[in-house]
Amino acid sequence: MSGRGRRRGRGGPGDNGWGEFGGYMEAKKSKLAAQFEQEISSDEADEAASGDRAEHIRPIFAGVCIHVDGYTEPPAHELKRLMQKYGGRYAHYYSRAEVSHTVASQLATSKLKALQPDRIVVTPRWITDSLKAGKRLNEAPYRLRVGQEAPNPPPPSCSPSKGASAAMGRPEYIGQFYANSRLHHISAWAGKARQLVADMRAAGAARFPGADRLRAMAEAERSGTAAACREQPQHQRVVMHIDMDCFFVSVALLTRPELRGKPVAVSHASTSSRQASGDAGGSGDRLRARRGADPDWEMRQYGGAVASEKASCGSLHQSWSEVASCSYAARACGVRNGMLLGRARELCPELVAVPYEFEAYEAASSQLYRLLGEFTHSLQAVSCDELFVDCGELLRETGASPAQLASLVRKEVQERTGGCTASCGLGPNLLVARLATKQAKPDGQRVLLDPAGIAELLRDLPVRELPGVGRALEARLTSLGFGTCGLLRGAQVSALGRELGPRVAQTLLDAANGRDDRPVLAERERKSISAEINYGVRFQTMADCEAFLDGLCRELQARMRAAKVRGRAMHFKAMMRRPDAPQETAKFGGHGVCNTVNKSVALPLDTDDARLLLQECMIIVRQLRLAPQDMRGLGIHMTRLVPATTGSGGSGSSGGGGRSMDISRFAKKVNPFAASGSAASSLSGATSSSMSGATSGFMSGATSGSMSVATSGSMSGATSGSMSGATSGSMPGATSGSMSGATSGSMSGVTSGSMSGATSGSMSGATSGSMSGATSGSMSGATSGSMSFSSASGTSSSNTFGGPSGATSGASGASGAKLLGRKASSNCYSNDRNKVTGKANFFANAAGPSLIEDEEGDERADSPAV
DNA sequence: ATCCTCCCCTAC
DNA sequence: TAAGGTAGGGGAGGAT
Ligand SMILES: Nc1ccn([C@H]2C[C@H](O)[C@@H](COP(=O)(O)OP(=O)(O)OP(=O)(O)O)O2)c(=O)n1
Ligand SMILES: [Mg+2]
Ligand SMILES: [Mg+2]
Ligand SMILES: [Mg+2]
Repeated sequence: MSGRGRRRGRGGPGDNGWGEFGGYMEAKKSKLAAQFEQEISSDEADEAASGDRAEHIRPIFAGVCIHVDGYTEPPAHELKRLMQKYGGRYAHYYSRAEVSHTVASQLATSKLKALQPDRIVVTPRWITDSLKAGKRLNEAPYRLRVGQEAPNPPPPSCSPSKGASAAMGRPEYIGQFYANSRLHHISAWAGKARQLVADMRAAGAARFPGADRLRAMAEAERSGTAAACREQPQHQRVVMHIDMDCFFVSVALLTRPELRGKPVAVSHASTSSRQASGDAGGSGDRLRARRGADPDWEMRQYGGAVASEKASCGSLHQSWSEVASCSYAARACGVRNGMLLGRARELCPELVAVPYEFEAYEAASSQLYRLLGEFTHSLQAVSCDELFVDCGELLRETGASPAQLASLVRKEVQERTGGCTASCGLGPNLLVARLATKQAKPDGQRVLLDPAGIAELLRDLPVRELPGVGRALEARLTSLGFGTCGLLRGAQVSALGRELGPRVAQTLLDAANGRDDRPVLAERERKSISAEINYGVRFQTMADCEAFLDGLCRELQARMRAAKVRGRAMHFKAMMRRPDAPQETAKFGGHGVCNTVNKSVALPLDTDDARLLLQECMIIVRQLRLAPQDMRGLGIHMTRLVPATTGSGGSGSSGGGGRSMDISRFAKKVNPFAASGSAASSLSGATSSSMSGATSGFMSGATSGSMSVATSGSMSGATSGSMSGATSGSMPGATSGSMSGATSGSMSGVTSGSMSGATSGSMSGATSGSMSGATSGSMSGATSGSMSFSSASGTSSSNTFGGPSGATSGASGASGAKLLGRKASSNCYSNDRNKVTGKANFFANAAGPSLIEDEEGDERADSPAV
């Protein structure tokens, strides 16, 4: 019937829908899973036979695979039935790869301990309560832990409220946060979409069934309408853009048809909002301000513009939860994606809030991409709900018109997703296609290929509608008198370039004229990878902070390994409570009003090692004297990526011949890594006089030794030793030692030592020592020592919130901590861009910053300069 | 000129 | 209560 059965049949139950294209997933499936598929299929057959409509059964356990351990109530076979009925899987035998949840009433301590700490062990009530609640509940209150009897969690109606800070200390917080973060999910799904496109292209296709259907459609309609066969110009580019209509809401409506046409919003606050919206007086809905929080003040910091236009917006914000997506009926009231739910309710009192269904969005997204992959592989993933299709060739080959393609694709998207609509725009380039989609929404299509039509659309189009023009650029353009594309067309590139920079000016002018020559780019190399959490961060102690950073580093390590990349530069970011901001934030768990602190470190070697990253982070935290109690958010970014070709093992296996040469300034000078093209992570013998590319090198007793690119190198007793590019190097007892580019270097007892470019260097007992470029250096007992800091790393901080910065001045530059000996400035995380002075600058941004709500976008704003 | 680092801005 | 992530383009200003 509807696409639903088909959908499940394709992806396979429990499959999140993104399984690698081609044979990989198939091959990987265990017999148990295969058996499960059979069982599900027969279940489906049963349902179909009995006329049981599957629509009202929500797959709330999608992605879950349970293994039942020991006796339970309800018994295992009943749990198995429930899992299968609600989208989950059941494994007869425990397997780490297959099983996501172990279900047990009690478990021997020894057995619990044997399981990895990240394994989820829950009581059967997690399943039964989730079914009662109609959604998958958080496992936390149902978890079985060492030394704990079967817990007795509260009924699902009264949610187990743990304060954010209570949840924070626990190691599972990071996973829990990500599991509930919509922004994390949409980023991750965009990545999966890109990967799927790459996989499809790699696998190739014998034929394109979608193209066949399109051809059939074109022929059928051609025979009906005599000479309607219009040839596409032979070499004209046609780009189609597809975007799901209010994506999250559309998915929500699949199981809530009664809400169609109504103002609906997806948000986290939805569960409790039901009782709140039933409260006609609204007073019960009022969020009780927690002790010390100052919503009005905070709202003023965020929303200069909004606050001035709406006198009391802070206190009226009853819910600070964000609206991820809202229906078009809600948009008619002025509600927008990214808006706070409280404000949305002001604009639209009848607004119905519904909860997230992440698994379902992912499944729908996967269907969208797989469907388009049946037409062509010239796809550019934009996001989980949006992509470009290079379709000139497809149209020529099938003889179909652009409108026919759009109609067919939209119809099939709706079928495959079980009823979600998409809109399509077609144009001669990415820009016009995208603008056309916007025009067509919702549930429509627009073909915009003729120059006259394009010109007409652009004439009065506000510049803000252009992709790439957000709040800040709009403000600048408007103040220059270029509020619309039509006006912008009259601008001179040179003049505009002086205001906005040459590239922006040119792109803008092109856009205003409907020109855009970017190709549909199906694959591109990743340039950075990161993990960041700015929610729920509350530390009591440095140990809390370190544990959290440890978790983030591990997360990042996992992401790097999954993406098969390693990084050669690390960027640390901390959001610090602004000194004038109250401890308690208006938004529960939010970061509140903050200054951000950034520090980057050029690593001497590429790495994907969490331990190393953590070490760097902690050095930074201590060096900058960041108080854990004031931290509201932390992030780690890696750049200067290199492919992790040799894969495997130790941090710092040399990245093959392709390593780029620009390491740190120091390392470049002293150690031309690029010259050592050896990809081997081999370990040369102790007597070898030169060792390069070693993952872990050890050299002792060498008369003249040199070691480069070692991840962990140690050289002892060398008469003349040199080590460069070591991640962690130690060189004791060398007569004359030199070490450069070490992430963490130590050199002791050397007669004449020099160390440069070390992130963390220590040198003790040197007769004559010199250390330069060390991020954190210590030298003790040197007879003659010199230590200087330079700009191998930079630090800066800026304010989280601020109005659009006009001409942001800012001589950030080479802000290395500079000192002889030790830096001991107090740090107040201000916007001081000139750290060299070490001067405190408390309220660098005392002038009212602003953060205004965004139409389509988010409501974050960024820092102005002082 | 061109590169590099440190940001800001934008989009979903 | 609530889950404010993530990646890329590009400008400013300094180094080369
Ligand atoms: N600030 C935002 C913007 C978007 N999203 C999520 C929810 C959206 O449903 C999805 C897709 O974003 P779109 O910009 O495509 O917006 P919608 O699909 O919701 O609406 P439209 O019909 O305008 O495309 O991404 C979000 O969580 N927060
Ligand atoms: Mg959309
Ligand atoms: Mg979209
Ligand atoms: Mg825009």
